Amino acid sequence: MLDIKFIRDNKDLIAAAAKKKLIKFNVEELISADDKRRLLMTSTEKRRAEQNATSDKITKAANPEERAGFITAMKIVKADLEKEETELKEVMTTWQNLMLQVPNIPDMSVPDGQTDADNKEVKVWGEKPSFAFEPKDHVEIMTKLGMVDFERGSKVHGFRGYFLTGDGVRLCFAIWNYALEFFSAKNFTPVLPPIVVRKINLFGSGYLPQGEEDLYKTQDGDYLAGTAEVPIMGFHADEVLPTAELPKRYLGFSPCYRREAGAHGKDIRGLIRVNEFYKFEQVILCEANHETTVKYHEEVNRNTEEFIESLGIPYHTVANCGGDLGLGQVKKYDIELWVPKEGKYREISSASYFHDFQCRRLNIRYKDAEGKLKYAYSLNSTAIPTPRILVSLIENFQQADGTIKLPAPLVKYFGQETIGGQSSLTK
RNA sequence: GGAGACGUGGCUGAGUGGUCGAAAGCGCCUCACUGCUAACGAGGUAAGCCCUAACCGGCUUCAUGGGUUCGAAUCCCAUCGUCUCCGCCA
Repeated sequence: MLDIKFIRDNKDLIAAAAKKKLIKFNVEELISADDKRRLLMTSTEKRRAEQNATSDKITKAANPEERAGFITAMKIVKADLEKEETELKEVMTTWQNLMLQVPNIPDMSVPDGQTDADNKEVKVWGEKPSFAFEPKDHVEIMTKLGMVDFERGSKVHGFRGYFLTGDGVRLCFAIWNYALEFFSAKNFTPVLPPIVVRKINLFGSGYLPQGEEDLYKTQDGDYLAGTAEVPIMGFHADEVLPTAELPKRYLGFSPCYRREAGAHGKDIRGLIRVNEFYKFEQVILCEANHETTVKYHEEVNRNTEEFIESLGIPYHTVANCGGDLGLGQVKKYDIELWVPKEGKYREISSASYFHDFQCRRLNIRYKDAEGKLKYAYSLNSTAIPTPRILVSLIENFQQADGTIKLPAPLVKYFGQETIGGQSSLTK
């Protein structure tokens, strides 16, 4: 959600934003609805003022006759008022609907483009492994090592179902423990949030009304969030935060549920695209300042890069193009890890900032130095998702004998250097 | 699942038809006091929208939406939310 005044003053920017983001939105329609809204508001307010004034006279009337006269006069005003208020209500409904569709303005540095194919590479790190043998994909390696069971996953869950088993589970726990320690050292407060959430939280964080079909829903009308960002953003909804407490830095960990409704037939093999997974997520609320939010945005993205670098997995970072940005996002970086068998990079992380787009919807405010209430700025980034990270991790570190050599930081948490072979814990 | 209570400003909390945007307290701000700080004292302090260069002014908001009324925080209905007790269950 944006400020209507800002929209009126910058309608060209909004139109350009919609165009850049490939979002269908007609600013003029909103402006004309707003013109109507203003006109009706002014006139109903005038009538109300009259009503209030007369009401006051009724209270202070000198005698019953005078009083009765005022009441009769008011009955007439009331009829007009009711008619106008009905009209105003209709206009307001249209107006609010349009307001929810206004795209946030992408940053100047966001590249033009239609799809993720147009994203701009901004960083490349690491050396892609060259194998002296024919590398296998993660499905084959993990299945052979008893780390995953897709067949029974489909039997139990259905399409995109999987079981992690044995060392697959131990490896996840090792990553989680390492991630918790790694990101905690960067001054985040860890949070285990509820992931079954009220609808309002999805509106607040910008996943609704547009993303309905990708969300699981309960019979009570609640939703399963696709990311811990949703409950964590809801955490401070309707609050006025003490300025001294900003920035708020949270590291969420939660299961994530995504229907992948628009992705039929896409990534049907393996752990790349699944309906439920686990994710550490960085969320920051900060003061309403562009430089500040950009600083944190670079930081959270860099945190994840550092984490990946510590594991030694080759990656690149892309600046997402306009067409690949969500309604509320100002700018987004994706980090993509090298997947040897596919011979391409696959997304592992997404870092975006929103200015006050989310906090306006969620009503998260703070008092600035002048004592004025302001909407906070929000930003978030994946810290690390499992099991998707396993795809690159395992494929990059596979050995000729079918075992997996773990990167150094994970050894401590996993308890051994290699998965598979003689010493394997897998049973 | 059954029964009940409740929803008021940044917070606590009073208010059962007009004098209520709302007592009181806390918090916060300013001033005074003090060697300094604290305490005490005096004053101030809701948000959003419209109008305005600004001041002034106007409107809305007591969970939300409807209704009754000339007039609603207050009465009625619905919805949402919170809490308590009983039952069931991890």
